[in-house]
Amino acid sequence: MKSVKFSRQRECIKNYLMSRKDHPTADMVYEAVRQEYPNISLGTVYRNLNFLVEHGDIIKIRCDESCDRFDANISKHYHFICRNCGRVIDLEMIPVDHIDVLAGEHFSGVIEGHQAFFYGLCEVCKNSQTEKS
Amino acid sequence: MKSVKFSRQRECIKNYLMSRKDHPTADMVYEAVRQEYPNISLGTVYRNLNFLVEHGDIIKIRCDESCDRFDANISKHYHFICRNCGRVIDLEMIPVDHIDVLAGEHFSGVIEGHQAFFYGLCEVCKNSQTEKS
DNA sequence: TTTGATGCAAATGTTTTGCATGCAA
DNA sequence: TTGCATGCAAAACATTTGCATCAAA
Repeated sequence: MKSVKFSRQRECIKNYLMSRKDHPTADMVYEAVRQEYPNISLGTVYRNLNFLVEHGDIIKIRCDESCDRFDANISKHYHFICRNCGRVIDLEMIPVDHIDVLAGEHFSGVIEGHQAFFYGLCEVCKNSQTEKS
Repeated sequence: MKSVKFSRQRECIKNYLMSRKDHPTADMVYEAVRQEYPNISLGTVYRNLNFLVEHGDIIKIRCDESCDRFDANISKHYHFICRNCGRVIDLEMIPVDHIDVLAGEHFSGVIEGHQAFFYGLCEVCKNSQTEKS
């Protein structure tokens, strides 16, 4: 059986993610943690991000981008992705679990849950587009 | 202005996707089309898949995998992904567009739509797990 | 003939991994 | 001292792209 050892780097990564609401990418985490641990490697960042995901401390978000994003807010919530600037924003929204029931009505397997994200224009992009027209 | 030329390869890729309901990956498309065009390259497959997506002939599905999947069913619909075997299945389900309204209630941007997928166990995996226990 | 599409290979971007060394317990 | 975690570099993947050639119009 294997135990888990404390690691300054992992702690730093976790703290950084908890301090942000903008769902950083692995590379953003790397750049940030490098301020404190200049010798940290990207491999270590990835290893720890995966570790934290597997232990339920953070979640991995896959939107429509080429790279993953990470979020220390592990409460059930939805995201909004701006189609203009790519920003990922947490939505204040009660989980719509009733759609799991709807999904299961004509389905012979078991629906255990869903993942969803919303898209459109964030407030900033909405306003800048209004100005232009 | 640039025009679009007919291409046997593109036609073959499109026809293959229309014949399947299992949402093939780029590599699966490559292997299939290679039966008819042994010299086709992966680059051409990707170029045509992107072309078809941009022209609205097919859609690109990003679930929780490392690679994208493609679907010639362009009608608005939801997918189910089996957490055991990874199968991607179309759900017979009326679009739940009212959740866009809910999402917009405490949000200052513009919600234009959503994407969602459901997960759980497909019928096959559900049954095989029952047998084991 | 013109120009978009192809095949090939090299390049890109993201993520993972092998291995010797470092550090927590 | 033990063995998990790290740093580094190489590898693994999925996808894209440059370029000479091919083929549709």
